[in-house]
Amino acid sequence: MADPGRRRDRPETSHPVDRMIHEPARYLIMATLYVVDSADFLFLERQTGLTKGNLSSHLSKLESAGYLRIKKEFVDKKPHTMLSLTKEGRKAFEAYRGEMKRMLNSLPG
Amino acid sequence: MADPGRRRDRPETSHPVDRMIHEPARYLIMATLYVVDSADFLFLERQTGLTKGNLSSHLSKLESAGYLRIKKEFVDKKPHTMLSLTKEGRKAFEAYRGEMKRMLNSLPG
DNA sequence: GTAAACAAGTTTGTATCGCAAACCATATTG
DNA sequence: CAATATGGTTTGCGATACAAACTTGTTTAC
Repeated sequence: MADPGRRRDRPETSHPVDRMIHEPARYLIMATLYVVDSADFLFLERQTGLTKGNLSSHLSKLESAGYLRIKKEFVDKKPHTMLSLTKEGRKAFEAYRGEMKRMLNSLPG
Repeated sequence: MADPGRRRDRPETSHPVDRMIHEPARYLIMATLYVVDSADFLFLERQTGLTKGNLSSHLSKLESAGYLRIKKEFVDKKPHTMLSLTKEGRKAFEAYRGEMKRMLNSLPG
């Protein structure tokens, strides 16, 4: 319960790194889409090595973040899912890479 | 319930990135200790901007991973905690930075 | 024609994580 | 002695990442 007399730690100073992209599986997805511009689910599955389940849920997250577009259609009576980065997604990806490079280079070695 | 007839996804191919270091708070801690060689708790608190609570738990994790040594002593009748990377921790940190740089540079831009 | 297998994903279960808040032990100060 | 400070550790909990299970429809075997 609240004890007004006690000192608190200050809240954590928010870290600049974009966690959405920092997650390696999602970085892989975004990096792939960044270069190919658009790809389907199965291509991404092979390229990233992710399982269908995890790929699916990461894609949904990237979509909620506004970083990617999911387009579902039927091809040969089978579901077919096409993915591509949004403009915002491309920008975020570039920003992430820039920050990471700065960070990694801000140390001798 | 096991259903032997059903196809399973293959297990996720393990990702090369060291999650222990990938976590930004821990990267910060390790980067600091990498350059100063040894520091106390309060110095790290100021340098990293982490709260005592989170700093404490990240330090414990780094210790369990074998990446850092925690030396507790009393100075002026007060607890004093000295931290430093182990040889293994330094190597892991260097390896992480190398892999990250490769990854970030393996894309045009 | 119907049972079994396949295809392309989605949903669920769960252990772990990262963070903030609460707590603790000792020391000092009013 | 009660309150406050110091230097941390522990607890509570919502969010996460992954694997396993499920779903919806299609094709193949018999």
